[in-house]
Amino acid sequence: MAKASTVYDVAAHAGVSIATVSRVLRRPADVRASTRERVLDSVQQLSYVPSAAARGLAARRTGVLGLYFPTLDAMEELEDAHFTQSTTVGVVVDMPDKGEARTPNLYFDEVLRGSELEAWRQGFALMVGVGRGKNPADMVNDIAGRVDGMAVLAQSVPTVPLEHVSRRIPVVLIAGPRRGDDYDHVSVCNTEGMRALALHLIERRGVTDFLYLAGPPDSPDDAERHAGFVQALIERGLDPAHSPVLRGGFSRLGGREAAEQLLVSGTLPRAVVCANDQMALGVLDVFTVRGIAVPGTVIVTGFDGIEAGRQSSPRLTTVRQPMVDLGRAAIRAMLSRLANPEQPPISLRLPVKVLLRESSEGPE
Amino acid sequence: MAKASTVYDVAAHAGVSIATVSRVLRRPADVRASTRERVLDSVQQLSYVPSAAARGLAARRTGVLGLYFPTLDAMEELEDAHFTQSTTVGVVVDMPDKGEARTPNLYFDEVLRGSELEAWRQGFALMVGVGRGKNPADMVNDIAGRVDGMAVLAQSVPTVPLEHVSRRIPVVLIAGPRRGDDYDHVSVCNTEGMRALALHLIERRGVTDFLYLAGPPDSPDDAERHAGFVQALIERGLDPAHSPVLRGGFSRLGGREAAEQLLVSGTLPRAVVCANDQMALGVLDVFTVRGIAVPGTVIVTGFDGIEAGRQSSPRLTTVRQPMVDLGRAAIRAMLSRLANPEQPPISLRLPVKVLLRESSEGPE
DNA sequence: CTGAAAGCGCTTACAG
DNA sequence: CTGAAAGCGCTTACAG
Repeated sequence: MAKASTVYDVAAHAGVSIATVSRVLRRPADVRASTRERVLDSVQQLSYVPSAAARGLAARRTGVLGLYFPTLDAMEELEDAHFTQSTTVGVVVDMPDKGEARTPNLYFDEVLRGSELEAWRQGFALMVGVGRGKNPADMVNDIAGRVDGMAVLAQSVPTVPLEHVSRRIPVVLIAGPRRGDDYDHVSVCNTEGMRALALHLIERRGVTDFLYLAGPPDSPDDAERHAGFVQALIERGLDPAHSPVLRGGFSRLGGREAAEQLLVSGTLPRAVVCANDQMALGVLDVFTVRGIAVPGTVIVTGFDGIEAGRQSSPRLTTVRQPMVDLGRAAIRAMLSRLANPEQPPISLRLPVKVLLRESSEGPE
Repeated sequence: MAKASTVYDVAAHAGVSIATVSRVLRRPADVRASTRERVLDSVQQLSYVPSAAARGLAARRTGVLGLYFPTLDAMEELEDAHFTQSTTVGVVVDMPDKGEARTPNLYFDEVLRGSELEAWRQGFALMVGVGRGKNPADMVNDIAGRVDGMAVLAQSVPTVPLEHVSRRIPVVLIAGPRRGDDYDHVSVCNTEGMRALALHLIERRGVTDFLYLAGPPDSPDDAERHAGFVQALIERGLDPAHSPVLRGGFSRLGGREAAEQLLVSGTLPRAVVCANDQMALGVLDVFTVRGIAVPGTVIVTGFDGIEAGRQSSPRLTTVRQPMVDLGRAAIRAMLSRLANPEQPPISLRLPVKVLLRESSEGPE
């Protein structure tokens, strides 16, 4: 790791100008084969790695795309605090049911994978920021200075810093509601998905009385899903007012608390429709322990399609969002905007899929 | 998104020199309060976002750290190909057991989280590259040009490009074996962990005949774990030659195939010790279907501590690696090297923890 | 506390 | 096909 070599070193070593070195790296076809070979050889010998900073400054594009997500979950849990043991190996009996799963944010993981996939595929690197510690405004600003465009989970960034940043680079909003007409936006068919699920329960499973378990009051996704639910009831002549709504904050714990509360109340609905999978799993946790048969006594459904819902027993009927596609679509929208800054705002709604599994389809 | 403003614009707007603008942003204390206010005001009004490229070039550091991981698993599965449906909602019956879990690489996810956590905490951004499409050499080179230092999953990058890159920036190897003395290196106590687990099985569970299910032949992690296993047998006077070894390639499918093969052979060992969790889960899959009692008839153990092993039934006894800590340690090693380039190579072994769960501790 | 000026390492018209 | 030269937007001694 001596002094890193530069175009100048390579040029001198190969006996050409720095312009030629640059061309060999960027448009090799424009350079005579013999010179190209010579330069490439020097690159190897000198272990030359081009500086992206210099490149980005000169070319006025960085080749990097950004992705910013807030931290919705307790990351502290991930810090492996208990690993501060000083011995090499510890042996412990690991009791079941020590709270939440350790992988809280599969949603983010999949969106990240999709973004990454698409970005690299299109020849861009991806810079990821997950909100934590610093405030969103600072982080977004920091990322914005480093990239050609960025995607942001809607609602994770206050309007002011978002506007600030969007004056410099294109910003794509992921999920949530559209924010005016100023941003490109990709999201999923929340309303339609929940409506389809509710219609299925009414038509095929003959459900007439529901409990709806909602997420946080400020979640636009939650609002859309609830709207779809209500819509289905109305379409089939059921009065939404007869289906109570509880809130579970999108967490597994919230789902458990709601289920306990329900049990205390004494009357069970035929189906508990949850606004996301985490809460539905929490409900299942409690029902399992209390010996309430699912779906025999109560049907339980979720929304999202996270992996844990495929491994629960009974497996969870849910509405699967195309999370990977969401990430990919965000990147594509960004690149499309970059290529054509003047095009009208993009607003994409990705299709969802109702997955019928044993938590709704089993024996009565 | 008009023309992005620069230091010059801000300087002119605030009536100061560009040096002062720079100072306000980097060392605010060095600037008189009134001037500072004025500049900050201009920054807001002009929506000024500093260019990281220019900054990186001038300051000779980018403030970004890199992380490169190969793709060990079938990412194609993640492409949501089935979502190319054109309708907004589809309803399908989702049958159980459609192969692998959709979240194959939790190991990477956790290392990533740890790296990210530590990087941002230390004031650095993180750039992530997951090998895919392009060849590792190109990706690593690309990332190297953009960062101040990078961490790489050992074995994921051939020696030549790794050396090339390490001549420019510090490289930290994650997991795997050390490569000479040239790189900083963080890994976990594979040998000690597997040894402790095997000792437990021998001493507390009275196991004397094992089947060892190994990973890929070229995996150094696998080799270390196997060494720990053999060591435990020898220490307790058991002949390792009496414990057959099968290979399962670290995949769930490989675990299933091995289990089938075992069943065909007709004789079951008292315990199947697997070199990772995925394979152990595959073994459990088959045993469950075939009605082989675990741990009654056969004990099954894994290694890694992935989430799925906490949700299987029976839950999987395993050796948990501190994956988040691994990521954090890699970043710390990198920063330490950056701060002190001449220090001797770092080689960290993080402790592991044997987690006893029902797949080994249940009723006989 | 503030400014003038050099320089970071590339890319990209523009000539030839 | 190749080179000379300007310029990208910052930071950082160096003066004052």
